[in-house]
Amino acid sequence: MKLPKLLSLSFISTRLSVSIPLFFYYINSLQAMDGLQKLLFLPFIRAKMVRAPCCEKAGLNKGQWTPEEDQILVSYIQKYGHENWRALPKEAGLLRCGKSCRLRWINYLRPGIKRGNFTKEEEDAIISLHQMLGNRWSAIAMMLPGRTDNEIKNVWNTHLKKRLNPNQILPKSKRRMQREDNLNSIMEFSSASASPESCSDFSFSSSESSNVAEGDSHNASGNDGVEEIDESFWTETLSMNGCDSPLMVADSLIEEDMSFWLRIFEAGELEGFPEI
DNA sequence: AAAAAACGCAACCGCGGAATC
DNA sequence: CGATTCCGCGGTTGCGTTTTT
Repeated sequence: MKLPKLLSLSFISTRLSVSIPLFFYYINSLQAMDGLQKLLFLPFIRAKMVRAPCCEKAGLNKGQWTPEEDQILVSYIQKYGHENWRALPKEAGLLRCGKSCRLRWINYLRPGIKRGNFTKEEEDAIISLHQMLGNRWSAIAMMLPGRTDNEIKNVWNTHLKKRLNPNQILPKSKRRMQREDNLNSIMEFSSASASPESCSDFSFSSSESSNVAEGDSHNASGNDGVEEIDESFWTETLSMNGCDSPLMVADSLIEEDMSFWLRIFEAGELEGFPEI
């Protein structure tokens, strides 16, 4: 004979395990719990208290922004600013996650964004800066007023990289095929390795695996041997060298190319070169 | 003219660091 | 001091558009 679901042990225990700790939690009597109670209930309470995902997937819009959404976001930020991205969409009445709002504002809606094609000068500046900084797009974007890191990253990946080294770049679809092939090889290798020990050296993160699969010789930070340098060092040193605006930096860079940077390095070696 | 391939860009995702509790 | 939360960054993907076959 089948018991009604409400009377089943699993149903009751599930409900109790969640509702009892939550009861203690919600009436704010956690401190009144004795050691055994805490021991028993804290894991459940913690499980309920864990950080919610960035977008509670249900009910939030994804994909392209509509003009109406743009308008709401812009007028809200103009009125109240963006102190708290996470709270912003709720307060503004947008069905978006905070991250999505931030990205839309930073990359598209904020004042001063330069639209349209990159000039030859801008492209040259990106190439030179990339030689120095590697894939630190936000640092590069600081040197190019009106351009966003995302835009620069896109230009680099779609145009400039090819221009510099056309032979190494495969068409996107072929890259994907190659990546899938390589990932399949990895999966086959992993499943063939029976013991956990033998697999332990073969745990790829998604980005690592795609780098490997694409035959990308860049290291993890994408800097190709360029050492990490604190951003504040650049800001200070550039202003020391009489470049008080990012545009001047870019201009100097184009005019004087590497010799400009060599001078900065030399100056940086003398004092205040940051610890790595 | 139609299908396939390539391109370009906006947006998403996951991670790491800083701030706060 | 550890746990939690938030933000920003870089890598990656999805998809509309353009070009090629």
